[in-house]
Amino acid sequence: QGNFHDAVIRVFVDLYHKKRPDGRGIIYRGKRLVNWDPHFETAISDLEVEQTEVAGHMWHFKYPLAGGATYDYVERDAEGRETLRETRDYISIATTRPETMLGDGAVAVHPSDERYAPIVGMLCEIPVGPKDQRRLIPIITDDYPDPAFGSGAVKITGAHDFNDYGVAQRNGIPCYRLMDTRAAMRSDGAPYAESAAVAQAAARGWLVRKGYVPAGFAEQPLTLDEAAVDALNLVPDELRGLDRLEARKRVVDAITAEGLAVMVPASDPRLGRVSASSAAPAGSAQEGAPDDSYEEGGTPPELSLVPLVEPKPIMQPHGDRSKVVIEPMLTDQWFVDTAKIVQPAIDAVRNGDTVILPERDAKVYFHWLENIEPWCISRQLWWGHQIPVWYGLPLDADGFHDDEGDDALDEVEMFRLLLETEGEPHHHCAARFEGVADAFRDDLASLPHPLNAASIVEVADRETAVERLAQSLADYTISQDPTHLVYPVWRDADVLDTWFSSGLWPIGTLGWPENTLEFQRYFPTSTLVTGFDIIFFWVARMMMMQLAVVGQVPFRTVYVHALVRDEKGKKMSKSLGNVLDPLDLIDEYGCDAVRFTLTAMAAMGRDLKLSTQRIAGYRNFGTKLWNACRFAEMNGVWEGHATQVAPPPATAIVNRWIIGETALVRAEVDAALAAYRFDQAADALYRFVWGRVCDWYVEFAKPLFDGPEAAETRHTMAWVLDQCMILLHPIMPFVTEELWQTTGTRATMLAHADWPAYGDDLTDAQAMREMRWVTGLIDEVRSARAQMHVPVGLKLDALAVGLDPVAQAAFARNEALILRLARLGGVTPADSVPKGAITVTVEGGTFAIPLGGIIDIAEEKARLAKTLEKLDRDMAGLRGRLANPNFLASAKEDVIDETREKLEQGDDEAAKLRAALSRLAEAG
RNA sequence: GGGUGGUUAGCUCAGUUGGUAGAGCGUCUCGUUUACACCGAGAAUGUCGGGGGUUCGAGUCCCUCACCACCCACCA
Repeated sequence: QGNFHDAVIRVFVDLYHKKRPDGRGIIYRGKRLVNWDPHFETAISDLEVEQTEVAGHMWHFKYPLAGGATYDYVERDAEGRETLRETRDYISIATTRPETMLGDGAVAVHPSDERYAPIVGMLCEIPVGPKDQRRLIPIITDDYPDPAFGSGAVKITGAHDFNDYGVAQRNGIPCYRLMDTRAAMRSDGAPYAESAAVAQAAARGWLVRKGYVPAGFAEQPLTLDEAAVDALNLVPDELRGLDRLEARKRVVDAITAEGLAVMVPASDPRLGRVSASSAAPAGSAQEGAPDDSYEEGGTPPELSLVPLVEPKPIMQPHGDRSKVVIEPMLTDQWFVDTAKIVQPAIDAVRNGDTVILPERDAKVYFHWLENIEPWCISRQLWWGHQIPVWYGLPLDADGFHDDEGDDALDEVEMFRLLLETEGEPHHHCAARFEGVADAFRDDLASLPHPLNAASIVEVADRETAVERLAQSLADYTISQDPTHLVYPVWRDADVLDTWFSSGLWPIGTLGWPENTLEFQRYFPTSTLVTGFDIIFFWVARMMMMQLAVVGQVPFRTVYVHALVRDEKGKKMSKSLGNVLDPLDLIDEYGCDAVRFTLTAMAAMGRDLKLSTQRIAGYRNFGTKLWNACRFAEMNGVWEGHATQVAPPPATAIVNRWIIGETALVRAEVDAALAAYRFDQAADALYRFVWGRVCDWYVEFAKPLFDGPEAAETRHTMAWVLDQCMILLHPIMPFVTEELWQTTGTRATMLAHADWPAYGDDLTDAQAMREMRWVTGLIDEVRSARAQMHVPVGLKLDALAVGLDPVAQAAFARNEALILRLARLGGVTPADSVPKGAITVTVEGGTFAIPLGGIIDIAEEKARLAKTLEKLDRDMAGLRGRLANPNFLASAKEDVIDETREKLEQGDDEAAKLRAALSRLAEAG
C-alpha cells in the first residue's frame, strides 16, 4: 500500500526531473519576494502581517538624465491645452522609502504618458552615492505607474517592494537586494565601486536587448543571472551596515545638500503647514491655482523654497508577533512553473471533460488559470512534507570544473575554494537520500584525485557542512588519506505548501503511486463538492496536478456550493467569534432539521445566511411527517401487506389522485437532483408532504376508512407514506429511518431501500382534474365562510345551482369529502340563488349558502366586489393583449391559446359574480 | 483600484429558452373538527434598488447610476 507522503514526494521528484524545452524543470528553484521578519529572521505568510497606518513622509527627488541630456517637459489640461512647457534635464520621482533608491533598477512611466515619451529608453542617474560612480538606470514603460499620481514616474526597486517586483519581472529589470536578514544595509561582497560598475554594464545591456540603443552602445551587453544580481552589493561603502532608518536619513540629507530635492515655496499646501497663502480666503480660485509649476522647479514667487516632503499616512506592514516593520525580501524558494502545465486544465473544462457548476464559477476558474503566476510551493515551517532536495557546497566554484588548465591547482586548494564560495549551492533531488548520494558521488567522480574519493555524508545544514568539510580537510592534510575526505550535503529545511499535497488528494488517497484496486476502481472520481472560496487553491491545483501526473481529469463534475454566513451576511470566522456551531444547532433543532435547512438553502448562490427560524420551520416539518405516520399507524395502514415498489391498484378517485401526485413529485425530485438543485428537491418534497399528503389526502382518507374502499385506502396510504420516507431519506435520514423501521414490516433498512423509478403512467389526468376542482370548491367555501364570520362549528346547508354534467358528477363522487371539509350539512340542487345567501363560483356551476338572518349584506357585497375587481383587472390585461395585433403576430401560438382560454374562464366567473352582486342589490 | 456576485413581501430567500411575481418564517382574525398547537382554517402585504434602452410584452436581455458583500491587489 502506498501512503500519501510517498505520493507527494514522488510527484515533486517527477516534476523536478520533467524538463521543458527551456531546460528548466516544471519544479524549479528561484528568487521570490516574501514578507521578511527582520527580528525573527524568517519569512512569514500574508496572514501573519498586520497592516498598520503610521505617519510617514513622501519625498520628491530629481533623477538627472545621463550625459546632461535635456527634453521639453509639457503638461496639458483635460482639453489638451498646454499649461506648462519647460526644458528639463531630470525626471522627478516620489518615494516614501528613500533608502531603497540604492537598489533601483529603473524608472517607470505609463506608456500613454506623453510628458515622458521623449526620454523613454534613455538612462538617468540615481542621485546618491559617490559622485563619480553614480549608477545609471533606464527609463522604461509599464502599466503600473498612474500618470495622475505624483509626478507619474515611479522608481523601480524590485527587491524591496511587491509592486516594483512585478514591474521588474515583466520588464527583465534586475532586483538588487540592499539588506541582510536583520534588515540592516548589506556589508558583504565587493566594494561599491566594483559592484556599481557591474550594475552599470547590466543597465546598458538591457537597453541594447530591448532595442532602445544600437548594440555598439555597450561594449559588453552584460546579462546577469539571479544569483549574480543577488551577489551584488550596491550599498555605498559609507552606508554599509547601517540600520535602514539611519540610511534613509543620510540619503535624504545627501540629496538635499546636493540640490536634487524638488523644491517648493514654503507656502505649498502639500507641506501640511499653515502658511500665509493657505490661510488666505478661499474665495478666489485663481489664487489657489495649481502650483505644479513650483513643484517641478519653475521660478517661484517671492517666497523662499523648501524641499517637498509631504506628510502622508502610510500603511506599513508589521509582524504580528515581532511588532517590527516587515521588509519585502528576495529569497530562494521553490516554484511550480504553472504556465507549463496549466493548458490541459483549461482545455478539460472548456471541452466539458470536467463540468463546473454553477457556470459562473467556471468563469472564475478560467480567469485565474489564464492569468496564472508561478506557484511558490516552499514554506518556512517545521511541519509539512519536507522538500526532497539535498544541497552540497558549490562544485562549479572557480577552477573546479574549469578545463582550461587549472588542474594544476592543489586539490586541497580546491576544497578550500568550496569552503569560501558563496554562490549557488549544488543540489540534487530524489525521493530518498541514497538516491541523491549516488548523484553527488557521480559529480565528484569527475573531479581529480583525491577529491573523487570523498564520501558523501548528510549533515544538518550549511554551517555544519562547512565545519565538517574544514575538519575533513585538516584530517587529510595530516594523514594524506583520501578516505578522510568527506563531501557533506544537507537537506532543504523548507516544507511544501499544504495545497501542493492537498492538490494530490484525488490520487494520493487511492493509494497511488501503487496501482491499487481502489485507484483502478474510483479514479477518475465522479463529483467534487466544495466551496467557491477554494476554487483557486484546491480545485484548479487538483486539475493541473492530476493532469500533469497521471494525464486524466480528477473528477467529472465540480459542484460549487455557497458558504454559510452569519445573520448579517459576514463570513463566519473563529477570530470574529460569529460562528454558529452546527452541533449546537443540532442539539436544539435536530440533525434532520439542520440538514434539511442547508439542503433547502443550497441554491446556487454564493452566500447562505443561516437563520434559526428557518431551521425551526423545517424541524416542524419533521414533526408533521411523524404525526402523519402516527395517524396512519393508528388506522392500521401498514398491517397485512409487505412493502412494495408498485402502488396498489385503486378505484377511489382520491387514491388514484394521490398516487399520481406521488409519481409527479418523484419525477420532480429526480430532475432536481440530476441538475444539482438540492433546494428544489427539498422544496418539492416539503410542498408534497405537507401541502398534498397532510393537508388533503389524510383528510380525504378519514371518511374512506369507514367505507367500502377502506382496504384500498389503507394500502394506498401505506405506499404513499413509504414513498415519502424513501424520497426524503437523503435529506432527513434519521427521522425517516426511524419511521421506516417502526411502521411496516421491512425487508431492509431504509438506507438500503431501492430508489423508486415508477413513471408518468401512474398519473391519472381525470383524477387530477377532478381533485383540483374539489379542493378548489372547498377552498372557496372556506374562504367565504371565514370572511363572512360564519362560526367554524356551524354546519350549513348549501344549494348547487346550474351545475353542468361534469361538475355534477365530480360533486356526486366526492360529496362526503366536500361536506366534511367545507363543513356543510348537505347540498341540494336548486334553480336559482335565493336572497340572503353567499355565493361561491366554481368551474361549471355555482354554490349558494343561504345564511338567513346571519348574512351581512354589505360585507358579502364587499367580498364579491373585491374578487370581481381583481378579476376584471386581470381580464382587462388579457383583453388588451389579445386586441394588440402585434401580440397576435409575434407571440407563440400556445401562448395565445392560453391567453384566450384564461380570458374565457375569467369572463365566465365574472358573469356569475356580477349575477350574485345584482341579487344582493335587490335584496339590499 | 481590479474581479465576482447581489439588491424581489416585515425577515430569510426561490423565480433556467422574456408571457404579467412565489415559499418559509413573522403579522392579523378565527378555531379543542377521529394525527399533529412544532397544529388547523382564513386574511393582509411587493413602484421586483434608481434611471434609460430593446420588445407586442422585461423581475428575466442590454446600458448606466447607487448601495451591499466576497476574492485579489493596495498606491510610488
